[in-house]
Amino acid sequence: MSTSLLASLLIRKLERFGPWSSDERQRIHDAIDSTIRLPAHAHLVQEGETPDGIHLVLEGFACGYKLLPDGRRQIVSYSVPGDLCDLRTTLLPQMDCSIGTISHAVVGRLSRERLTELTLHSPRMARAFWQTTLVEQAIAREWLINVGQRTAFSRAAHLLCEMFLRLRAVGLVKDNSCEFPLTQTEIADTLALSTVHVNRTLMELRRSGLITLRDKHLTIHHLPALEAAAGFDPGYLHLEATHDDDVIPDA
Amino acid sequence: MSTSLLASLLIRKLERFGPWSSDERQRIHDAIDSTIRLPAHAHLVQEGETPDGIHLVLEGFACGYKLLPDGRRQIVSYSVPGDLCDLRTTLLPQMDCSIGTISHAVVGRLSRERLTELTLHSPRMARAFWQTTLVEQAIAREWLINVGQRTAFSRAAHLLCEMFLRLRAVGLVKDNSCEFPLTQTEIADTLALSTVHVNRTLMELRRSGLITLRDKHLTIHHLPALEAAAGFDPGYLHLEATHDDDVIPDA
DNA sequence: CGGCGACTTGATACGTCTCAAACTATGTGG
DNA sequence: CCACATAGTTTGAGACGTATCAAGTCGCCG
Repeated sequence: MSTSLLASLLIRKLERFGPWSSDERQRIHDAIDSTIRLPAHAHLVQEGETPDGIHLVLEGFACGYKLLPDGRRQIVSYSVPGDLCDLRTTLLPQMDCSIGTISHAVVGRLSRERLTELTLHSPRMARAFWQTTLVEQAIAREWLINVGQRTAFSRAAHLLCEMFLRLRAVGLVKDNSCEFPLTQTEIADTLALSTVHVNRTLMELRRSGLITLRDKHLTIHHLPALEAAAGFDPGYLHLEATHDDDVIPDA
Repeated sequence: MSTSLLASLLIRKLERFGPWSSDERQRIHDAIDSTIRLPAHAHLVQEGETPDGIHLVLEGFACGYKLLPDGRRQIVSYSVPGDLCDLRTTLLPQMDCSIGTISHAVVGRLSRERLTELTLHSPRMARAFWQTTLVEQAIAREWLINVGQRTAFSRAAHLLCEMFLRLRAVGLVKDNSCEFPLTQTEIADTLALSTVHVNRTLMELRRSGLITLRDKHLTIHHLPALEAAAGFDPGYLHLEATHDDDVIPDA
């Protein structure tokens, strides 16, 4: 995995709401430090830490989560390829949640210092980073609605819709299918349900013919139907402005 | 309510993580359009709209919420004096939730265009706005944990702790007491509980001697005890960097 | 072959919801 | 100034969605 692919994924994401100059692109490129290969269920950042680098997911999934004193865990975000998973440490003194991998993952590392310089010298880049934070915020709020208001069935359907669209936006969906490496325990910690109930709910989704989910692979047979079951409205993902006609260029 | 007070509240908030130049302060001051007085339960912004101004709460409470097709409502954020309630429209094409007032409120209006100019010309200001978004995001994630993992009792206690600390940070707490204009229905829509259960939970909080809540006025008798009951850790509010030794200057 | 993580299934318990109704405070028009 | 409407709070009883506990299956890897 070269830094070129890393750069193109990131630039693609940041340019979502407006193109950059070649100088700005070069600067992002230069901020890239290295690439790390991680196994599944590895720790990337611990709650309370102030890491000296920002991480960009290139392959695989990462998640943000918080552990409660009684051992319960709430997953508060997922990062798929193209997502920055701990951007907030650029500006906030310390992480307010931990970051870990879900599947085997490849992660790019960006120097926090250089990123800070960038945002201080290019307001357009500062705005682009701010924008990705705003989208993350919109997703967090939709999750709150999901956990707060929807039944287990809709909740699960909603998560599947969101992940499917996010993966599609980065070219990782083929024939209505995508990799989906979450265990039922991880889905449970995301949706605030017990593992047992997630299992029953997934079986119900399967029985209803909306999805196939096995061997870490998700197929959505009829997206509009699943969206209807979920009460899903994709607006909050703010994907419509994406240049999703582009194909991710080769490294 | 003069624009001076508006400006000082806002600047105080934005300078939380680093002071500005007098030129930057002046520019913010100049971005202020007007001041609006609103009754309780008024609409400020509707989901899907792209308003041409950003709103800053000066007095009273506002909230962000989303309505579901079946009539359920989830409140996803509160704005107290000093908070910008719809900053995201500076960068995102449309609001992904509605904004309304809780109590009678006074709201300042900032020109969206001017604000955009500001963030394009001063990277430091762009970063300051980004930072407030990051804090909002941290709050949204804590709410997700609250609704997802905690019992009704802890959940309610947690909300009270958060609002109390946020109000204290802007000088609105006196003798462990503050205005707390939320109805039980609004608390229910925040915590994803039924009104009936919120009522019973509040009674339990009162019976346990932790709080007094009546006539839209909250007193926390022993904050550490309430925090313990809530499993509350104030880190996510990122208030520690606040210049909370300052008093809000008069208009 | 044994062990372990993930998934599946059944039975029971419990937290919270829903429905229903009474009560209180506030404001309004006659 | 009273009669009434309205919004908010309080209380009771029963229903329901989901949690918990328990146990068993399957596949994979050492």
